[in-house]
Amino acid sequence: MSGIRAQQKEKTRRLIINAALNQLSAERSFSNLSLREVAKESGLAPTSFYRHFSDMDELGLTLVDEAGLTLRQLMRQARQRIEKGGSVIQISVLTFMEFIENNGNIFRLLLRERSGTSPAFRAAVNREISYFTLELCDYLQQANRLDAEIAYLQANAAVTIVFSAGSDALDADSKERELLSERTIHQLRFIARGAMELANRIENTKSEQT
Amino acid sequence: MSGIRAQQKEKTRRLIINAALNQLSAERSFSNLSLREVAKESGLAPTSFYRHFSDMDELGLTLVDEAGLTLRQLMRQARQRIEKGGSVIQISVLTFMEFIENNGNIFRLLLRERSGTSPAFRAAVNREISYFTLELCDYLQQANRLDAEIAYLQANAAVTIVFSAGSDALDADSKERELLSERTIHQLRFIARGAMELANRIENTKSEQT
DNA sequence: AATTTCAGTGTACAAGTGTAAGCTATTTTA
DNA sequence: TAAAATAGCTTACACTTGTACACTGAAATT
Repeated sequence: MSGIRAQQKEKTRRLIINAALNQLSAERSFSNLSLREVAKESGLAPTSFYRHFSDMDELGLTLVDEAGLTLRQLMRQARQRIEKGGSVIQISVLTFMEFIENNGNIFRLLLRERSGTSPAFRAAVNREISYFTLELCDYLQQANRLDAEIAYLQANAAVTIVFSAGSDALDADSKERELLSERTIHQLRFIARGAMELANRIENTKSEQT
Repeated sequence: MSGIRAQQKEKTRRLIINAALNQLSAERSFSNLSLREVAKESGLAPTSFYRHFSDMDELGLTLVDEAGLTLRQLMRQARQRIEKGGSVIQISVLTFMEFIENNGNIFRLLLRERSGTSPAFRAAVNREISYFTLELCDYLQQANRLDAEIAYLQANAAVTIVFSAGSDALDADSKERELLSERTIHQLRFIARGAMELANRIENTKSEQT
């Protein structure tokens, strides 16, 4: 049971996935990619596509998973850098901007499908982003000893701001990206500062009550 | 020169625009709308479309302008409500959520085309959003006597947060929307508070120097 | 009143789409 | 070793798409 067949199958499956990823660009979204084009780019006959995915939708969801994986790698990378010291916010933004530069098309996929026409796609992307948010939430809760709800609100706002900046970065040149990064860092500081302030106020209210 | 002809032409132009708007939905984006479908919905022969728009792109850009108009109406409405007293943040979020409920498809258009495949569309949407942001920026600068850069950062962050909440609201039921609104209000308070704090700090640094 | 302009029509075509059906060669199973 | 399973192929079909072309009748211009 060496599985020489299953092995080959997995190989061409990857071929299809990579073909699709390669066709994605600023001018080309997944939804205006046709089954035939993907098959051709993979060096396959159109109908062979069905041996691996029942649908373009199924391929698309696979790509979103793939993108989520890349996103989690990004987080790991950021965490490693942070452990070596430095401003958490600055390093996070820097790392994210690097990610955009290297994985623009994957990020575009997430951005586009998040507001796309398929409920399944939207749900899949939101799931990936919520993993991202919850990890940050845990970190904030632990590092800053924040109330759970406040930590969530901060994490959610921060992710929103960073993703939006990432979206803007896609159409920006390196000069503009620099400015964008600076501004994003400032905005994240607003949020962090505001969250701390309001968390303390609640704390004080509580102790006054006792 | 009564223009009975020009009048009729304008009429069917509106017919086309409305037909397109009517076909937009959660499951149907502008980009997967065909010229023929729009023509059919307008009660026109496919080729008659060209008498009014050279392209589906041209129609699309018109729709984005239309959406921008609606957005500015929204701002006016919010301003009126605010003048009658109440929390600025709360009223703004409330008004925006109402907008989403009544103009979901127009908002979807903006969301989708902002990350779409056409540079012209992306630019058009960003232009509309930047009007929105700059108006808020002016308001903040005047009402809170903030530094111009800080006011811009706050306005930009606020708009990002609100749009993102709007995007989530599109897939939410009324119960979830309530929660979403509350959270958004909190997040906007974080940002406002943080912006004030950091603005003051800069102010203090300046007076220490003198 | 004669001429020009033009919004809207119908027909036609080439190109692209998803996918059904059946075949082949090779691996896997019995 | 014989039989079954299956990844990939070719052919075929019914649709949809954008748009070129020629035409018509009514409005606008002269």
